[in-house]
Amino acid sequence: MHSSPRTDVVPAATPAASLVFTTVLSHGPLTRIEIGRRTALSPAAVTKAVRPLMAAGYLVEGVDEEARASLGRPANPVRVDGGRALFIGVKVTGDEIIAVLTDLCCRIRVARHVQLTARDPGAVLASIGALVQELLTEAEGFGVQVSGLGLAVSGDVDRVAGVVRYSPFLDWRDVPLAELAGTVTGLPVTVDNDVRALTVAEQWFGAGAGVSDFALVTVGAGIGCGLVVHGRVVSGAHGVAGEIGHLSIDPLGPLCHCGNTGCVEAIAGDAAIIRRVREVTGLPVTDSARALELAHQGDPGAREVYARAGEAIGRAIGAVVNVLGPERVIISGEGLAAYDLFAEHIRVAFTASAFGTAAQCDVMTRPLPFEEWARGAAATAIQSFIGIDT
Amino acid sequence: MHSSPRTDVVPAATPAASLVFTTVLSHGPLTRIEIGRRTALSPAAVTKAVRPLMAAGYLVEGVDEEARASLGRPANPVRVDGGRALFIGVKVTGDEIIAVLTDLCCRIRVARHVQLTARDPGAVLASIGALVQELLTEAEGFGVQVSGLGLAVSGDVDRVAGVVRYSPFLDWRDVPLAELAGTVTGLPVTVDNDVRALTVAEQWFGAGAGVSDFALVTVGAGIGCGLVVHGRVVSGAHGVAGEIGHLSIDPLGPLCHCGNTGCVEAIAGDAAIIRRVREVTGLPVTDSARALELAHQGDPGAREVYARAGEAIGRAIGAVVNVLGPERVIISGEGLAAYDLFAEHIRVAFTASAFGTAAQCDVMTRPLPFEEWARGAAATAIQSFIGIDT
DNA sequence: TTCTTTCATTGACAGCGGAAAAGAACCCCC
DNA sequence: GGGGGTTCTTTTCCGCTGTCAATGAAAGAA
Repeated sequence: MHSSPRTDVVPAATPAASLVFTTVLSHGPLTRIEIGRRTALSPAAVTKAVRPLMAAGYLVEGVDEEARASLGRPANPVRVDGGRALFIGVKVTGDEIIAVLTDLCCRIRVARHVQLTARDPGAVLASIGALVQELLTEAEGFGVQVSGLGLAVSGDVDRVAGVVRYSPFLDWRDVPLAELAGTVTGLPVTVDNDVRALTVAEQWFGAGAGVSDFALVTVGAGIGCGLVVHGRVVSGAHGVAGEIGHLSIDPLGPLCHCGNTGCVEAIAGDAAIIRRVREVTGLPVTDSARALELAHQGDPGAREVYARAGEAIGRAIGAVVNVLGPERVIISGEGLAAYDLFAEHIRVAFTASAFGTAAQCDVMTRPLPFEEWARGAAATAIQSFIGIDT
Repeated sequence: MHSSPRTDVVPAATPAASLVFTTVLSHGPLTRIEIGRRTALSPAAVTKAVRPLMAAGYLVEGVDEEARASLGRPANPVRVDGGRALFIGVKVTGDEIIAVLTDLCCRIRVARHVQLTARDPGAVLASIGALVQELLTEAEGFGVQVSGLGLAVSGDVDRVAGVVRYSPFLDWRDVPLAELAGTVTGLPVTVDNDVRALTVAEQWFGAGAGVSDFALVTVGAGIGCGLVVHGRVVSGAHGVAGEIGHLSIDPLGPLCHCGNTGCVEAIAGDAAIIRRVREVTGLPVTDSARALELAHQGDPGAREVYARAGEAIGRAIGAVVNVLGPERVIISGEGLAAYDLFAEHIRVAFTASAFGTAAQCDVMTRPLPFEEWARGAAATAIQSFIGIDT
């Protein structure tokens, strides 16, 4: 059973409607007055923007019965009806594809993943197609159609063009992924860089909601960073931004695959940690779990490795904070499993390297379930659905 | 003779008018069609925006007689009449005040500077007042009134509030400079951080015109950086941004006054270079000119100091480029006098540290006359005059 | 019951910007 | 030298958006 390409009703026709919708989407149930306050729109404009959105079923009158505090006519909060539309988000890594089915509020309904055997665009596309088909079938159970597909790929991705310019892990160059996936799945497709996609999810549905300047640092196989400046995700003039994994922290540090020395990733990336733990302990450590275990068991050598990794991450965050002065830094990623091991070192290194009032920046952590990357992809699809291009 | 505070006609009432005006201001004479193309406005809208601006004398029909190339009705380019309004820009350093009188196109008409004997707000304000008065007298000769005063101060400055939160060089805290200077001079006052002010000038009237993402690196006593992202100057959530002088490049590097080690400024700042040249050569070098002279004479030790400084700057630029992926980096500052000594090292270090396509970033230099900082202040005053707050 | 308070909506209205067509100013060419 | 072609500019009309001010609605308080 194939779903054919169709154009759903775009909820937000006017700028005001778009603004209202995204505000409600990010900040839970809100009264119309409150929406007006936050968007700097008049109450009348809010009413007029809300009506068609409610008529189309995207917004519903809230059931927020409790907060009955003061005098006057009771407020009638409005919220997004998550069940009104579904989206599929797919994260493509070098050896796995993770897909989630989310609702309009980007809550995950179903998650799936499959191993990837080949990395050429054809094979990957086939896997994506199969996985999406599965989720489309699942979606039928909800009685709502799927309104968009988001794909997250690491590397240099041109979201507007829908093209993967260059992905080192997949060894792709100039693959028109959006178009290809569109013909395979029959869905409107949005393609974006994985870190940026995750940043979008955080900006709209996470710890970045309502914050106009923040950084999202991902710790794992690589060390990445998504940036939001002036309320917008930074893409970089050449498609690359937030590459803190290749900030060179120490001229005498280990050689990085990028050719430089002392890169953060060459100190704090998964592979670097594993290799270094092996060197230090002399044990045949081959995966993060084992390295982590050793450190948790108290092996001083392993602990030292994590300490140095924490220091490197802390200094990288310091660099970002010195350059951009964000309001908040969110640390996330699979590497967070080792957070207890390097938290203090991150903090110390960050505090030492942050200059002046920039150090007031709020540094926090967020757990990152493995489907979260795919959820980020879904968030980009939701953006496109609402009519936000960048 | 005191000029009393007055509200001049704000040229740009509507967003479209503001857009048109700033476009013409930055990009010389433009035909209406071209303005429409650049602003994504319809020709009709351009005409309607231009008319009142011409009526008020801010725009004039260009005299661009030559470029008569093709068929059809000849184009009638429009440009800003610089002589329509004057502005004063003042840069306050620890020991000097530089002031310029500029026209609406931010061309310098008169420049003055005085030494500063005391740094307390009262004394500085008196000097500013005297200098502004001088320039106001000069301005009478042009037959146009001065429409705004811009003040540039290093440190943490809250432009919107007009308050200098903290300036280390002046040892000021929470000085409401805009208000104070307003009462002294009777002019509308804009206060901003010096690097940001310079960045504004570059964005509107310099190498940043038309570039939505760029960085301006200033090399001199300190190493600073102004950033423009998404077409807007970055201020940082806590008033601090672009602090690349305190990126730590080398854990084993020299101690910096900020308490950290291996800061760019501790390697490539004027004071650091002078001290290091003295150490290396054993000569009693006390100023930049002498250090520069030694290096230019071929002293290997001194040359090595500049080489290391260049490397530090190049790596700092690499960090900025990796984090933000700007389209262009403009290197400027008094330290550019030594550019021949470290240009190659900057280039090499930058190329090595920039990751992926970010390295495509266009790195260029711009001379920085001593009045340029004050011109930046004038540019902020022009912004305020037009009705742009941030 | 009536008043007060707060939230929400309505209808009139101003104004911005767009589409399309007309006007204007040149060159070219027959 | 008068069309014809081309390009820039303006005009006219019109839709649409968001504001203003007044009205309506839903409570608790007096």
